[in-house]
Amino acid sequence: MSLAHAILVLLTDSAQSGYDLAKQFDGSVGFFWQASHQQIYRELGKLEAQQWVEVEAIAQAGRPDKKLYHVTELGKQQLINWLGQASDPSPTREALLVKMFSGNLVPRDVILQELERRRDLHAKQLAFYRSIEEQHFANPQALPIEAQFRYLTLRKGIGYEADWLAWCEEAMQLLS
Amino acid sequence: MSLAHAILVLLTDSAQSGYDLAKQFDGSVGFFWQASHQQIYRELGKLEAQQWVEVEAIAQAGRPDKKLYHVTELGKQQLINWLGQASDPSPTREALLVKMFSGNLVPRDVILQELERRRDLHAKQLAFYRSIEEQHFANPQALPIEAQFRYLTLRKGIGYEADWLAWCEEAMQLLS
DNA sequence: ACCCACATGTAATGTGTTACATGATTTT
DNA sequence: AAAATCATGTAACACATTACATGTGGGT
Repeated sequence: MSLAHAILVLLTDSAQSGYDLAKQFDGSVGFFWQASHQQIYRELGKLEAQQWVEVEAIAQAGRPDKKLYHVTELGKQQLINWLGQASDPSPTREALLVKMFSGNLVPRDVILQELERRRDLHAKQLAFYRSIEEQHFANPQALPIEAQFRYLTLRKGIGYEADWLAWCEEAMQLLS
Repeated sequence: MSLAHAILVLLTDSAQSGYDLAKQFDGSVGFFWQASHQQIYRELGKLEAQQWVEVEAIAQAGRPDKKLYHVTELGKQQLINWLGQASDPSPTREALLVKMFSGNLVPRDVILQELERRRDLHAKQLAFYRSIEEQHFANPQALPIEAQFRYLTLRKGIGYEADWLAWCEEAMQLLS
């Protein structure tokens, strides 16, 4: 039930097309919620049928119409209602940890190489988040409230990557 | 494709029934891979058809036969092969962070309460992991290699919960 | 000439969740 | 007497992934 709400969140921010939404899910929002363009188009269809969003067709020369989606009043109420509900931690499915569980079945190097690869991935992502932090959120206390919320999602991303990075290093050290 | 391999990992450890597997997925392994009993039974059927596992029926008085699943040689090869493959970070879908994105649509208290609730949940889980750590992994360097791998999965759990806890506290502080 | 960005979709398959179903034994 | 644990499953539905499909305009 939550892709629907994630879309509402983004459309509340600004009316946009499925294509634009897909790009956002691929970028910033993608850290905590991923969705493919196929999922998004399907969900938009449902949202429209329920009248949580409505479409404004924008004619374009040569190309198919751009469908600009707006949140309706009903949609906004649904979103606010959802925001008030409790949300439990999301289930995790982390293949690398399953592999660690049986790590002794393969040569040590196989695991160490994989840990190194993952360490680099997380280090890179962490550096990326940190650069955003420096550029846009130099003084968190001084930010307007909406920006504080955005800042906090970024902070979670930073914590997440930093934790993975630290763990990879600890694991590599213990195993070598 | 990974529930199959997670099951193989557990069956390599010890032959067991679908019911027993479900309990493990609900407990220790459940931190990094969840699966319901229905998923497990379905997957076991597929694994048997592919001859990655085989069944030993254990007759029981009054109850239906207990089906004890063993990994076959083919299954073991498939598992080892999978262990050698790279695994990318798993996609995240964290509703609370989506909510944070639009936190300004509801009164501050709604968000603060939810953060408090989550903080308590993560603190509790962290305490649980730490107690396991103290009881079973007092001296990591001295552990045999299989136990070191298990220890590392626990360490990731600890890092994960600690990061959530710290983030909840940071968020509560910034927003109040 | 080829690839990338724009813009939207259908179809098929795979994975995950929820509800329902059965029936014995053990614990409260 | 009621509830929980043992033990296995079917069925329906919801959600996610992958492949395929179409067509324009701009850059290399």
